Amino acid sequence: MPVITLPDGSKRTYDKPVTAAQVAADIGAGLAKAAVGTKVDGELRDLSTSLEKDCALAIVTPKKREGGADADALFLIRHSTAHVMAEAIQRLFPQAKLVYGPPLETGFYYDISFEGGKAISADDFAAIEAEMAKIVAENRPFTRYEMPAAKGMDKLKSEGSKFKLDNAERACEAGSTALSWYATGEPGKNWEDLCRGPHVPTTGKIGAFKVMSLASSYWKGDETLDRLTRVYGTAFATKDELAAHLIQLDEAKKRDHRVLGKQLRLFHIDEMVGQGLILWTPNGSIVRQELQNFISDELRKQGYTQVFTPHIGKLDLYRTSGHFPYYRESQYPPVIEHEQMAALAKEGCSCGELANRLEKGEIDGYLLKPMNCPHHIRIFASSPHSYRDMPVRLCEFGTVYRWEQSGEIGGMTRVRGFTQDDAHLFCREDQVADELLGCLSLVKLIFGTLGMNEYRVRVGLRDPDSAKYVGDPKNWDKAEEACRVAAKTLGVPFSEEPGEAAFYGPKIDFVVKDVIGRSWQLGTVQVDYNLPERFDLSYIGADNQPHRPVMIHRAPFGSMERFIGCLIEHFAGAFPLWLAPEQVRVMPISEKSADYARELHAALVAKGLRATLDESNDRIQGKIKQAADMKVPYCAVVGPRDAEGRKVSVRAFGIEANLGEMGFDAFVEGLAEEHHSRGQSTVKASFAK
RNA sequence: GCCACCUUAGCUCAGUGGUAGAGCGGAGCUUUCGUAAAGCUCAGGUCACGGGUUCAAAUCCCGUAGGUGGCUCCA
Repeated sequence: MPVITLPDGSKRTYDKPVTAAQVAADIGAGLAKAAVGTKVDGELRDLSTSLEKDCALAIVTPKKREGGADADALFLIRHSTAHVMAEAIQRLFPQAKLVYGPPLETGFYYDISFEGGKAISADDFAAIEAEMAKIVAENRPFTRYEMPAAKGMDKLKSEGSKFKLDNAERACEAGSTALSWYATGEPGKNWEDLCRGPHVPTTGKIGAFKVMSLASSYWKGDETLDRLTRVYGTAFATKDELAAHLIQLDEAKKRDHRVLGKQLRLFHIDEMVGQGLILWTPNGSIVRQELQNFISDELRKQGYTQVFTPHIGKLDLYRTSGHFPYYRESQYPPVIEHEQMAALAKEGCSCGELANRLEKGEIDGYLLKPMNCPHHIRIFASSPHSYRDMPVRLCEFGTVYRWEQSGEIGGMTRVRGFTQDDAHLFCREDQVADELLGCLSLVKLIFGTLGMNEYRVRVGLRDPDSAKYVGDPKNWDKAEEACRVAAKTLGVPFSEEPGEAAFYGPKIDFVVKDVIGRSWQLGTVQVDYNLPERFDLSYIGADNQPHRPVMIHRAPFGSMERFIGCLIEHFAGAFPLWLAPEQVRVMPISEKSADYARELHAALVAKGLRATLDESNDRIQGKIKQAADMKVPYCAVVGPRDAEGRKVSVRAFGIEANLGEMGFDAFVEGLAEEHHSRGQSTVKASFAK
């Protein structure tokens, strides 16, 4: 006698087990038709699920709610489309072996092994989609059937796919006592796949789909195992939603920092200079300098002191810190002095031998610095410190170099040379909590000022099974607890992630997504009990005895390169006035107003504004279009009318019409104020009143 | 590093074995104009680089570099 409780609280009682589909039909024919799945006591299930006991039931339909289509419905549709795509691919490429095909946030993929045979290419997408369309048109049911684990394993063994067998083994290890398959149609007759489900009831429920792209992957993510072809696709309940999604992807591409970086001439990456090495062009340099000024103002307020250190340091420094040789693969190889090089060449020393002797410490050399901390530590150690002087806060825009794998490098977000807005705080144990708070508030200030509210906070802890960390586990425990406590004070949700710590200590990271959905770590705050010990740092306490300081590493932007890459995308290239490389373009209507335009331009420049003057003989429409293409925040249009009344016609980027007229001095003062207040007041807003 | 795809003018892109194309941008001239491109003319290319096949290669094949999407990595 199952009693079914619906989301509105109403109850339905049945005298025998009933399927969710039947319940939907009892509620209404429309609902039954729209249904793609069900949620039983909060768990997503097939619509054909038999309900034998009392439960809370919700029927899942792809109906649009606020915030877009129902996530559960999309999950079911995409998971099911992955099956349809797999079936289509196996029809066209019988040698294809299926591995794993999950739904994703924006679609799905299926990993497929072609085992040495020719893998598919993008040219095959049309044929695959045509096959998929046939399967969808046939409107075949997704039919689930189960087998006890042992029997299911025998079936898989006889079918000979090590991938599916492995999936099943893992399911059993995780506690499954039965294995399930889904046939698109009739089991034994139609195509089927080992799968835990759930799925939409029939292939016809897949409204719109597209095969998107190809990539490669490794089986179980292990590069020593089989290389697989990963086929990405997406699916929606309707063609309109798919079309909207594709348009959105297209829009996202336009705000990609690599595209905008070229268009707005913000940075340049040059083949001749090297992969992953950013050349800051004049425009991008302005953005960077403004951000550096902004953070420097805050650092002065918070009691930091500025230092400068060189780009290289002796290997011994990094042996002491632990960077060398343990992270050798992620560094540029060491630099060796002339005389030593000559002596080694004379001896006929091989490269392998050289590497070996560098590692053993028999030969010294220099390393391009992978981090700033060792240099800052030596500055701290260069003078005695009293407990009264603590904390010592050393900051530097320090450029570091890391050997990233070539396939990983791209744009400004993953590079080989980058500048951290770095600082190292040397403090007493009792100061750690306050200092952490200060660091976190700095990161929040930056994100807040720039309006970047879409970030997540990650507390990176050590992976207990890994040997890559330095230091005493007791120190680690203390540091991890300090991070947890600090993160709680942030007032935003955070996740604890083992294995994400730095090698010397745990950290609190601020992570944002780029326009194509990839996550990047920006701001970071790290607690470190280990490096002070490795460098034997001390300060003199109130007891006149030496004590070990605690270090905090922090970089609120992370790196200038990555941060500005993300910032370009955040603003879609349309920077607020204070960051904009070109802040205002003065444009005379015709040559007749050229003198007045020059006077305005000169007045703006005299106020320290980045103003330009468009004296070309283009028409005003053309001048405005060109300024808009470069996303210049303000256009100051001046014609005879304005000259006569000593006024300026103001136009702001992103607003269709001109804002109106403003007095010459009021405009100049207003822009200066907008600039110096970093957007707290705006000329644009003064027109709204 | 691995797999797939891509590389044509400063930029965006056409060009499937037979003399290298367009739009924007640049230069010059005309126009002197009131809010998202006025008109005309001109310059600009070792088709990424290096080999090969062919009577003939931007186009087909091999290699290298760089880029893109993933994977792996990411102190």
